[in-house]
Amino acid sequence: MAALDQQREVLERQLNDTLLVLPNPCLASVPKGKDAADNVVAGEWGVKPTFAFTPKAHWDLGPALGIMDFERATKLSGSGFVVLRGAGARLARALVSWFLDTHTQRHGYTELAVPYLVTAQTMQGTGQLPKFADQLYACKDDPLLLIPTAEVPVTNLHAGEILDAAELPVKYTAHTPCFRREAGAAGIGTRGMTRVHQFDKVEVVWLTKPESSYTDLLTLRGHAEWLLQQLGLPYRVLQLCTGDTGFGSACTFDLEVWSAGTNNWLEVSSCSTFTDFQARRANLRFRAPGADGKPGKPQFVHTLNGSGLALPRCLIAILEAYQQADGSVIVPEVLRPYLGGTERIAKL
RNA sequence: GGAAAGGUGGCAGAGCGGCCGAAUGCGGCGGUUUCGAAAACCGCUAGUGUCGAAAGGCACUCGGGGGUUCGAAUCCCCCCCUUUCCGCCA
Repeated sequence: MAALDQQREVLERQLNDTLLVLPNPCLASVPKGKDAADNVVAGEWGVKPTFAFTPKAHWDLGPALGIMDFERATKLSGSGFVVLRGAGARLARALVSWFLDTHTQRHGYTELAVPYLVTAQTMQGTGQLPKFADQLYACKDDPLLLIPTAEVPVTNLHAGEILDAAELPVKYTAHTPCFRREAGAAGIGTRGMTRVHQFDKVEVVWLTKPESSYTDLLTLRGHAEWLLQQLGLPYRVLQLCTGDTGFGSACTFDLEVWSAGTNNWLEVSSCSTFTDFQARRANLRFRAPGADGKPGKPQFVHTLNGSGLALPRCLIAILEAYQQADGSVIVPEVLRPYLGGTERIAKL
């Protein structure tokens, strides 16, 4: 008997290990495709700015304005980091504040301030582990990992709990730094602050009912799009094909903002429904009343998340889109109240 | 994480074993010229440490650290950084 128990334990562990590396299947509506080339442009908003001069890339504009310092950041931490200074640092802070205020005041989210270090189990709850261990920063002497996105602590907040159906949807927003090893990042698309090991992001997360999760995803996406629209930044919506959809996602829309200095689209948000994939791992359930009025059986919630938005690429897009011939940058109107009324960033 | 090319004075850029602390161009500074300016022409112009009242001297520095050599910016090894291609992502 004991031997059988032991055998069962081993087999269960093997089964579990296998299940943990299985991806979430995509929704039927997701276009079939092999890789990013097969993604579908689902919409485009705004008009790309035109210039009477040759627009510069942010890695020229930022340092010239004295608001971005790549060289000293490298001195402090190696490649893949940036120091924001003066108006640059304040602009980043303004974006974070305005994003959070918009989500909480206009879109009904509850703001969270969460730990940046989490356990391996928490990482497993949202699917970062075991598959993406090599992308995470780990602590040497403690079993804690630095979060690669606020999605991890926020989605796991109610792990193991059974929520009341009446509470759903639970909508959270949080600002955190995100730490990513980006093993091997180099080349085009990585210059300047396009991709760094540490960046700030405001995330939005929903815990919702299965029957509404897809339309909720579209609502969530709309919240992220609203920010770009208010900033006056042209963007497009990409529906990822099956081959490009992430490990745990069942359906993902990317928002890509226009980089006027490099003539490129930059991903600033990725909005996904994980259906019950994360909920199963994190044991995240809700209970609805049964047909007979008695409490029903617990069911897994559906989890959604999206960036709203990632900071560095918003900064890039703002600097490049609003640059002037003299190298100064006009501040988008919605941010001015957060910058003490400043209308223009110029070299001091 | 893989592959390639690179890192030289404020900037650009040559030099690839001794003639190199380093051509040339731009910029900067001073001068000639001019009523003044521009242009042109002439001269000066790397950094740090240290000594000196100053003029100037000395030492170290061609991404960093080792090595080869009588001698290294130049050759070899390791590391860091930058750019580009692949991959992965916000």
